[in-house]
Amino acid sequence: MLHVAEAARVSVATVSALINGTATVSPELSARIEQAIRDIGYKRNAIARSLKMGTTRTIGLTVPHITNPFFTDVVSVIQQAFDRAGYAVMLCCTDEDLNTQDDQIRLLLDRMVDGLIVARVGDGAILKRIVADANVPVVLLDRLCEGVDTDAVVLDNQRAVFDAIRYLINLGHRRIGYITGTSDISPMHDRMTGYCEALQAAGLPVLEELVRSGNFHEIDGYNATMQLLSLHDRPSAIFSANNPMVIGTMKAIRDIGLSCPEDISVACFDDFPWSDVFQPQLTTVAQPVQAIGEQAANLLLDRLGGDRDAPPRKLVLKGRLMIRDSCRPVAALVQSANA
Amino acid sequence: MLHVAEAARVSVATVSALINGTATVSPELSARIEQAIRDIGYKRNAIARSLKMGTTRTIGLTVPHITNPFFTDVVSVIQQAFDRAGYAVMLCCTDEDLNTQDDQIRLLLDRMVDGLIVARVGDGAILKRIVADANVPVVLLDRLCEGVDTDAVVLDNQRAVFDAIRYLINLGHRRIGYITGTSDISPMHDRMTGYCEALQAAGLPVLEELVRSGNFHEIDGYNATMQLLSLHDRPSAIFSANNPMVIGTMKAIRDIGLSCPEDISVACFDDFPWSDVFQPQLTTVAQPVQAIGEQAANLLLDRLGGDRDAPPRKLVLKGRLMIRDSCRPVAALVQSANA
DNA sequence: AACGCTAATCTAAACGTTTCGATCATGTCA
DNA sequence: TGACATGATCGAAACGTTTAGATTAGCGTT
Repeated sequence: MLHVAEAARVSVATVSALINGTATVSPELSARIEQAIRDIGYKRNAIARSLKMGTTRTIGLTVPHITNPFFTDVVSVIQQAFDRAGYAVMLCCTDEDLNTQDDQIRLLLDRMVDGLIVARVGDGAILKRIVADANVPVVLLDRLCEGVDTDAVVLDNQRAVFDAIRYLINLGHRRIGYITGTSDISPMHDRMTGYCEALQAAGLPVLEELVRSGNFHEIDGYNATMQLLSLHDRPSAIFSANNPMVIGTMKAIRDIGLSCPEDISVACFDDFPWSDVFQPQLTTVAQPVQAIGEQAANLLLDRLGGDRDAPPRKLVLKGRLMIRDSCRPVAALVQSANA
Repeated sequence: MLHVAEAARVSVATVSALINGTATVSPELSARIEQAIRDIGYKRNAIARSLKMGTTRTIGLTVPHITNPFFTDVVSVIQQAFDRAGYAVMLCCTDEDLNTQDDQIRLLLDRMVDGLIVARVGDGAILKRIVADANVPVVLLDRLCEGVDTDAVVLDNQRAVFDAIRYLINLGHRRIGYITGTSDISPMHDRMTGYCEALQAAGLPVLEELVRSGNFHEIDGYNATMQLLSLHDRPSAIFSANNPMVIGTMKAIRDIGLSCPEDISVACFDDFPWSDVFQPQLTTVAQPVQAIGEQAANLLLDRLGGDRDAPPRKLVLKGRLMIRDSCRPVAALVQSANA
């Protein structure tokens, strides 16, 4: 900028005024300055600007796994939304690891991001403190955090799973295996509650042997399913509360020599792009990823736009049961078993 | 930092020296300073540091679509690699749009990223100039760019497709439909070449009617497949040079009342996590995503680590044909048609 | 006692912006 | 003609660091 100012024989203040339109500058000087900018190929240094302005027009986004199709989609939507608004987004993946997440959030805060969207992992105690200390707006994504009273957008997980399990019960299933992630995050807890309530509503017992938990990865789903399938009286249906784990479920079913939906019904949380082109077409509960991403972005952009002190808004969206053909009535199962 | 210095009754220079370990400071003052840091909860401002140091420990990463599983995986690997190295990554998705990409690269450069990893879109002319102007190291990912002589990691696309098409030919296929993306990017060009060479090597003609191109999206694959399937003498196999488009291919096959692999064989570029759990298990050419991501990250980290003037390195990795069961010998097709 | 050496500390300038208040010319009004 | 508002421009301080070079104190040599 100094060079531009010299070349145009004006002060840096005038150059700044012209670039930002913060003051009127005469046509004559404008022309000279613009010429100099072109000659020199000047680009404003956003870092210096950030230092002075106290704002970086950058936000931080942390998710557990970008390869989980739910997060892939949401990240994509959020990225687009902020791109449109002229913000850059720094992406971090925590791999469901608490310490990693803390480090990453600190890294983002050090870099003075203007805001944060976080799908928290693990216990939220530290997150709570970090959020309190840093005075940047935070929106919680997908997962709530006890004691952190801030904007959030989540799914009505309990209801979504309730509907899915009820659907299975209506098909005649009585022993429904349930595979969950670690229960220290709100969606897993709520989904579990939905499972229990659906069973209870139908007068069915919640059996400990039918519930298995893993750490969100495919291998965990595989192991959990293996355990369920080796039960003396194995379940006639399995619901996986997490998408990557359902891949493990399908592989376990295949490896043990069974097939879905002929021998066992399967449903899971989170839809994915391939769900309706391959067999079996999986019955899933789909989250409104587009809306979730957009709402999260809007919540943050609103805060960034000024209204810092408005009470936190918590958006709860509805899931949608996508009934396809990975679940069969139990009658059909019995029939095929007799055949 | 000023506050810390005051509280510890030392100069800011001493505080800086202690924090960065750039000079020895007496145990006594160290203790006072550390105490003050804790009391105040001081965090170094990375923006101010960047301004002074001329480095942000942040890199920019632009890809066409994060929802394309190839890029999802690669982005994930790259993000992890830089995270380990203490770098933040700013992610941009260009949606295969040339102007978007230019804008985003400028945005990243304005923010003084230390380096850039770009899977370019469209014609590389502007990219070329931008890269020349900005003197940050750039590594090209997946797609080369004519005239831009810089580090790169790409696949041997030609060979990979050659192998896949030869496989189809060996199965007896003579009319092989080919669906490509827009041909202005190197992988699409090279893959097309691989297709042509495989045909020629087998003494088969390259028929224009069997080649369709689209803009990388599912809908494009759908339309292209519809056209191929409505041909008077329809192809017995279809190869899709891009992953999202193959979903469209499968949907089109289903919608037209055919099934794969019974009526038509399908193979495509890029593997995905579900490829071996659902039916038909798709035959794909898998890219070594882990290696690609890591190599790209290493290339850039090496430059960042100092060696700015070493000659550009271009890494060419090999694809791997994952033979599953979406392709059948033509004999079988004839047989089932007669049955 | 004067000297030089080392280690610890500090002062102050820089990095590239933004912005407040000052300056200065110009035109308007009484 | 003097007072004064207006509009354009500028000087300089500030944002929070890093760092070169200055300063100081302590200590061993001669």
